[in-house]
Amino acid sequence: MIECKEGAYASRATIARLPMYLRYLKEKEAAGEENVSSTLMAEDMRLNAVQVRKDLALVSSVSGRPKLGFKIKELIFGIENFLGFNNTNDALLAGVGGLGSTLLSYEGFKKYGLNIVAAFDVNPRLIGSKINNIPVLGVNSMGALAQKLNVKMGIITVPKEHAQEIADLMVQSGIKAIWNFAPTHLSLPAEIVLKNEDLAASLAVLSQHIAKRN
Amino acid sequence: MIECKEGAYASRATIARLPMYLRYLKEKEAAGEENVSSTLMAEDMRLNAVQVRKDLALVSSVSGRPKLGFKIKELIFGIENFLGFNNTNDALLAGVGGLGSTLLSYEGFKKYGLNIVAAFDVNPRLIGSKINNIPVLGVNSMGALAQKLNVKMGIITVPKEHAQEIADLMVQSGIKAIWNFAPTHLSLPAEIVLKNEDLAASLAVLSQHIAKRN
DNA sequence: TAGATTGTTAATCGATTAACAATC
DNA sequence: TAGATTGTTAATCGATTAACAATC
Repeated sequence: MIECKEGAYASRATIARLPMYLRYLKEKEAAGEENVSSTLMAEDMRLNAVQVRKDLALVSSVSGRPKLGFKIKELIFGIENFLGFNNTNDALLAGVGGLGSTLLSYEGFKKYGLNIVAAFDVNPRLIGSKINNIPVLGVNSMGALAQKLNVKMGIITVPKEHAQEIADLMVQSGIKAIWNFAPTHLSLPAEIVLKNEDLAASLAVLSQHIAKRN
Repeated sequence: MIECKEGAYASRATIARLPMYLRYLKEKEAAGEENVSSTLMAEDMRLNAVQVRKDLALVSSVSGRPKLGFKIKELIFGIENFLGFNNTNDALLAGVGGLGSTLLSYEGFKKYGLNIVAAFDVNPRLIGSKINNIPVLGVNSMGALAQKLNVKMGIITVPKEHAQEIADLMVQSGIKAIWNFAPTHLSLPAEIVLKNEDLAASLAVLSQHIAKRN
């Protein structure tokens, strides 16, 4: 499924860096540049040049040329293709509060291949409305909709008190991967992929850095 | 500054896990439990038990007892103390749009030691108002305020087109650590700590997981 | 050609995990 | 005591970086 060079495979760390490369390359492209060297990319993004080259080698069949570097357009095509940003990923979102509606309104996701097909909430005032053209439905219709549309990804933005029950409901509905924005621990079957968007963890790393400096 | 056992130091990975432990332990405490074993913690959080024990050993001077495990209250105290959640970190935020105002309204941050003292925007309608009791000011007053209050952390939630100029302004204002929510690459002096809250990267990792399954 | 850059191999670094004696 | 659990040492795993020949 994933196009990758014979034998080799892209590590989690590499995959996480690819969107950064993509953004960087698109900026360069917009600025009218045609080629870029791994050396320059590394310098601008504070990475190691060999790491950049290794990542690029895994992802695209494009090879760079000594002295010139890589063709920006080819790299962009290769990375987008690898990440599957062409075939968008359908997802549903539960919890249309502050963060939830911000995510629903965020157009940027489409660029990264995420397509939120429906949102769910318990508030009767919200149910039946649309945000950014995405319908808000009652949670009890989640199962039917997820199965009908064969959605595999769920985004949780409900208050943390309800995160576990929503997660359970998602699993029952056939969701295979959960992106959890609620600041709480979720217990899930081992086969479900869970990604915690943990602001507390990021903050902890950042404040430790500052503390160490002083 | 950072209390840590002689010689040893907590790695970035460990620090990022600590808030998760903290949440887990507080849930246990709220449920009336007094002790918890590293084995159970690991099982519930899908981690390795040895890893949990190593992390806890680095962070707190509490030692567990065979057969009983660790005292939950002592662990909570130890972790909070280590992370410095007692002495809150002041921060300023730039960009009072959807995400920005969501973050300003998010009470949860205080628990994790983050204290947003002021927000900045260019929209005259917002300037002078307050969100969650935090004043919204014009960007041109950032420098004076940051220096007066000696703020060291900045949060960027402006549209990506303006992220670089706001980052530059923050650096000029004496900010030492930047938490960037704008989906763009920032060029900063090497001594500035930068943490990108990169939703695209998280999404990429998640969708690769799903793609691989199929 | 001379010099910059690529791509690969080997070394290093850091974090996780396995094994196990010590402890309550 | 027997059994569960801790804490440490050593092995493994994975990712990053250094070194360098090949290439344009």
